Amino acid sequence: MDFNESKNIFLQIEEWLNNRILEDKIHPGDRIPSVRELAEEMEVNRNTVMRTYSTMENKGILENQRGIGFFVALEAPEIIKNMQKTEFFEKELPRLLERIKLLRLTSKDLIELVTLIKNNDHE
Amino acid sequence: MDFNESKNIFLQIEEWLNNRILEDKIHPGDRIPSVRELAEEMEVNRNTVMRTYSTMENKGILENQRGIGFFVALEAPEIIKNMQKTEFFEKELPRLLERIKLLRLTSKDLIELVTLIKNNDHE
DNA sequence: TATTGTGTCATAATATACTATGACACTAAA
DNA sequence: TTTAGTGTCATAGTATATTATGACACAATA
Repeated sequence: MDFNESKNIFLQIEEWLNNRILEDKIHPGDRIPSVRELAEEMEVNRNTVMRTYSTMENKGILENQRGIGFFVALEAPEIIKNMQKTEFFEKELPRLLERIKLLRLTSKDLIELVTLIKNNDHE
Repeated sequence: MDFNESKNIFLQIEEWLNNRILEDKIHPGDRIPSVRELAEEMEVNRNTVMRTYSTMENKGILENQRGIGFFVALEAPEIIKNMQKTEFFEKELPRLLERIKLLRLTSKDLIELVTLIKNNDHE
């Protein structure tokens, strides 16, 4: 995994995990890689992964069974969606609108966006 | 100015300055606050502001006259726009589309948003 | 000329994320 | 019981952003 400079690694790992859950590549109830496993795989320290898992546990996304490992909580997808929806509407979208204004983006640029949203309606 | 944790301060200042230039609140040819001034105003160290100004000078957005101060380059708005358009279409927009897909955002969500905003209008 | 305000550079100190490592408690399975 | 795999905690070290200061060169102005 290549990390973004200028943003905390443990947060990037959390984002990566959240996405994998939303993408249904990891399912509620699944056991996720152990702290040591993921640390080695990502070439990162144990403590960094531990920090990610801990914060996600505090949010209710992960559950822990001592001596066994971390598991994806049943409510994880719902929690993540709610968190990200709030983040999206309160911060990202306003920022996006401002950006569009400043960059003078045309409607042609946004056709793809509108199309995608309407496609979601039919699912 | 309240800074985002988890992102370098000198980059946040650059973003703030770029926006002010695009918003036409600072104009090409204008002199911008001195390193010491802005540092005090933002409750930040001189060196941090200096780092922002230097990187922006390297990008051609600012020009410097030793002993006098920093000035907004004539081509600044164009440079910033090009930079941000590239950033927008290559990174932010794809990320946005992915987010919309993962969150399954529908027109219904947009209606809720509009409703919320309109309610805010009456407060 | 003297003063004040510029940027610039250098140095040391501080805060924090991240690393490196060891030790320990718990659990499952041989 | 023993072993190997879990999480957990503590400690020290490293890297880097940021702070805190001082000193200096340059420019404008009284």
